[in-house]
Amino acid sequence: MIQTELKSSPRQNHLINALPVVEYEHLLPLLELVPMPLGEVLYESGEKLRYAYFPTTCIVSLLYVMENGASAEIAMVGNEGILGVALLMGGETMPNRAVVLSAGYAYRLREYPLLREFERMEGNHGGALLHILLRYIHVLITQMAQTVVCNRHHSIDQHLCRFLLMCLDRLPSYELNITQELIAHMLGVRRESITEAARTLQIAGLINYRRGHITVLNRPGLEERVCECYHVVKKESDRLFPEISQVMPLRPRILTLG
Amino acid sequence: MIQTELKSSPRQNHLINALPVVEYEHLLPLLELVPMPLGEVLYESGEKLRYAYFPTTCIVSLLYVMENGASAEIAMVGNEGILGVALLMGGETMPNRAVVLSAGYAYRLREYPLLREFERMEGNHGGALLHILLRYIHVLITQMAQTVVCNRHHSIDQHLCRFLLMCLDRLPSYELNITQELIAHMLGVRRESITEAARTLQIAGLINYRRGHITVLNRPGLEERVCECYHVVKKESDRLFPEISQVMPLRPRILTLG
DNA sequence: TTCCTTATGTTCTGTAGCGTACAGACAATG
DNA sequence: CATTGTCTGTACGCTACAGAACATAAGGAA
Repeated sequence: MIQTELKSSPRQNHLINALPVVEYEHLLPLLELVPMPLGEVLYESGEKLRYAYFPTTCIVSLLYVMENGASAEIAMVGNEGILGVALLMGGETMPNRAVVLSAGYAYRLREYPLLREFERMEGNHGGALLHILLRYIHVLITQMAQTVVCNRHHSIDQHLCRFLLMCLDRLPSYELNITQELIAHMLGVRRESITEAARTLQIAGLINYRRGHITVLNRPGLEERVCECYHVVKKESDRLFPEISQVMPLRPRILTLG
Repeated sequence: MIQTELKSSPRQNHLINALPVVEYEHLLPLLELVPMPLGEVLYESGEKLRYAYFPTTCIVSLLYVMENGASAEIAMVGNEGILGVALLMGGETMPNRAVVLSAGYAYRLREYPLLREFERMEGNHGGALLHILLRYIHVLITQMAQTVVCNRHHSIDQHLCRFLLMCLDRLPSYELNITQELIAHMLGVRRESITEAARTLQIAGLINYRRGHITVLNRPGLEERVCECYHVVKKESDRLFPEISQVMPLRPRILTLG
């Protein structure tokens, strides 16, 4: 069954896939496959991290929730990254929430084995994982930086385009299972604004949607309409992980995932 | 002369100050004191980093400048941090600009010796610098995350309060030498909006200003008015660098710098 | 099928902040 | 002093988006 194949390899995560064989094999027995249902909260703000997660087919949002309940997405992490960089940095907790935005799977790693891996590396046994994670942190910082800019200067329409493209980059199909309500929550805007923006995109023939389901019909069209923020992050990501940028040609147009 | 004293020790930078004596003494001969005049551009977007900077008495802004010239501040770095974390992460360049926001001094370190320091550490000679920098990256990420939130949800008034408080945290006095125009550029808003916000604060008796010069009269007042974003970052910073949070009682009320 | 929940659509009003234009005020400089 | 450039103040129409209240429709459950 294709689904089983899809969820069964840690190498679907680009960071893990970038590991040399020796380090990969050392890490493998420590990884545990876990399902990631929509809406699951991996870390609560201020909560001590117990696992790091390497998403394979899911997408996770880092979200700040304000005292009054309003929220904003800080960053989006899928199979290109890792959740729990605070473990590497020694922070233990972060003042934001990690919540599953698109259901799927991830491999998780207990805090303790992860830290032991770093110790091993500092002892000069390679250090590939450390360096890969540092490069990923660079990409993450870039993503956050552009989110700052985007939140300041760009319209909701552009923001939505960026959001959709970022989801596409992390999924194996052109279909997203997500409500406008949830998107609004992520972008920190009203649901009505998303409704309107989505309708604009649908009229332009770029997407098609119905009740919690969005199909992207014309990705190049989205890329034309999106603000520079998306491209800056994409470019930086491709620059730092060149081997990955060729991995996802994404030919199949329709292939629903779970 | 007090000025000379003030600018003369690398330990004025909190990260350097947190180093154990052995590592500090090893780093010392590699550090070069440089003046940081207002407006100086340390790194241009996409430009290869040649130095890392440890500010002592200056403040530097990480700024993204859009294609159309509009801009937004990504993060602010002063004596609590370091510029050039991309060197550690292996990114070499960043898609944003680093520009001096408040004149002063910094110690700089060539790219090459810095990387050699890291190699030394991975060879298990301590690693204090590496771990300190990782903790700082955590704080930096937190700062950026809150800037995302602030840009999305908070008013220009609150944003200005946050900006002023962040400057105060990095300076030895309650006086800032900065024009409204420059603040507007940093926050990514119109100059007129800053004029109005500043006037509001002045009427409330919190600040006093004249042509490129702002005096904070009532810091607690600003702290009451600022959004939670400021406090979240401050708290996280104090948590990760507890020794530092007691360093700056900042008793002297008026003590102009440069 | 019918019902009921959940998702989306519509509309109205209020307002923060933008763009633009220009006026006044301070400070350096010749 | 007078001039000039740099800051700061004021004003006004305009737009994007918030807040709120309610209408409709899709689709799963009974």
